[in-house]
Amino acid sequence: MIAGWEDIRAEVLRRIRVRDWPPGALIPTEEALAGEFGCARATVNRALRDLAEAGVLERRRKAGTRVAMLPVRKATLDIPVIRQEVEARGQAHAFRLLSAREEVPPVPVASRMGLAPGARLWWVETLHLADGRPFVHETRWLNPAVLPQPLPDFGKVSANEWLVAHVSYTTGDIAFSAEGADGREADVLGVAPGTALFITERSTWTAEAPITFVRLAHAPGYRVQTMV
Amino acid sequence: MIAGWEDIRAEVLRRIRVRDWPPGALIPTEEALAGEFGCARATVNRALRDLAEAGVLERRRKAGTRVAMLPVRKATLDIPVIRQEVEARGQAHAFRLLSAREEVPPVPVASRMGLAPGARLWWVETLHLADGRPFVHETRWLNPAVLPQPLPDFGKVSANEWLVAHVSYTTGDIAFSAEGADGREADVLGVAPGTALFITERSTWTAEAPITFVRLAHAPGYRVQTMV
DNA sequence: AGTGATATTATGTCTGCACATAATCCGAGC
DNA sequence: GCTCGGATTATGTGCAGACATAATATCACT
Repeated sequence: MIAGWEDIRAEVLRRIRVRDWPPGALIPTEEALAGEFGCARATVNRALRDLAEAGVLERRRKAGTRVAMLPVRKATLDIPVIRQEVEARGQAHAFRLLSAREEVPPVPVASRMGLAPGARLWWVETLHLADGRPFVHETRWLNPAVLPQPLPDFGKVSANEWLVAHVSYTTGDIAFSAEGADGREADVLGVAPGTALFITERSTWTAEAPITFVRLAHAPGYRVQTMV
Repeated sequence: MIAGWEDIRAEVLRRIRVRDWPPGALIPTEEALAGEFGCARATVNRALRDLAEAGVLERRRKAGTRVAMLPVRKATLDIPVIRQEVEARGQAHAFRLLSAREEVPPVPVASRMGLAPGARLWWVETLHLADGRPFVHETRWLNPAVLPQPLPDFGKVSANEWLVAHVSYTTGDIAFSAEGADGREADVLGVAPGTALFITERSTWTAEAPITFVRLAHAPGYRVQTMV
């Protein structure tokens, strides 16, 4: 019996799929499974922990392990740098800096970044191109107080890439939504105003201070896709 | 030094953040770190493996472990059942079955499901309501060949929930996009045609056969959000 | 019946060791 | 200089045993 932890995970998953162990059911203990599969408990633990992380199992000390009742499936998506995203489609990436200036952000942006109204930020507007055609319109607020100085020329270096290269790993959140193109977006992306656009909004933080808030308005046809 | 694997992970992450170990740098071997932290190699392995899964580190046998150059950040999002999603907002969930019949799917759907053109499927159209207001328009193709019979009355049980409860854990893929509302969607959701809608498309498979393909057209204002 | 201390139990984590595996390094041979 | 193949090495995985932790179960006592 060649039982690596992945084999055990597969077997457990199989039993769940064929409803040997239906949703909500308590499955045998790690010790019992280790006995059955003829391996160490640690190996079973590895397999079950992995399934629990994927949302298939729910584990609690002493209570045991049960099959998740409502499988809140977890999809993981990669958030690549825009250049990589374009190149992964086999297209050539380029970008144009449309504007960059110091400015006081509108109140909703300031509040979303957790800043007092009136704080001065950098505003950078970029259009990314795939094979010369508009791909995504990037509007970004940067907090100069927490960035390494001096800021580079964002006409030469994409703000997107400069940040991941020069600002250390951070936390943040991402939101996806759909909005009709406003006048500026329609103009820049070359679509009719009101056209449905896929919007990504991301804010990034160090431990304490906000670093950047970016809004990406993707050209029509853009999809975010992932396997589950 | 009370060093559990989470402490080690935190310390490694700290060193990356303060650029002790800048992007691309090779970090010490597991053995060296184990010596430094005064713990077993397995414990260091656990910590580093976790960071690698998160996309912060890249590990290769013999080559060693290095800090990811371009941090392809991985966001994980939960895909709950629609009822849970509505209730999580503190709203009351209800749904209305708009139509359910046997039908031959259009070619794009059949091909996306990997079925020969002409296969007969079930077509179910549902409107989900949050506090009585349109929330999402669900159009779903079901493959009766692989479903437990008899199919229930989808006017009483939401197809969404019946599937997660009665069809075992499966694989599939999800795609998000933005589209203008077509006539039917505009009508059902009570918006103007062409309004930007957030679209979720999901296909689900057993090991071999397609189970269902569903398209969710969300009412304006819908967002998918996640922390990174 | 209710309540609180205690025993029990399943998972969580760690150790120390071993061998497997993959990738690089490096030298022999051409 | 080049290629091929073996030595080296860092990570991947496994095992047996141990203790920690959290949650449940039980039982004595009020």
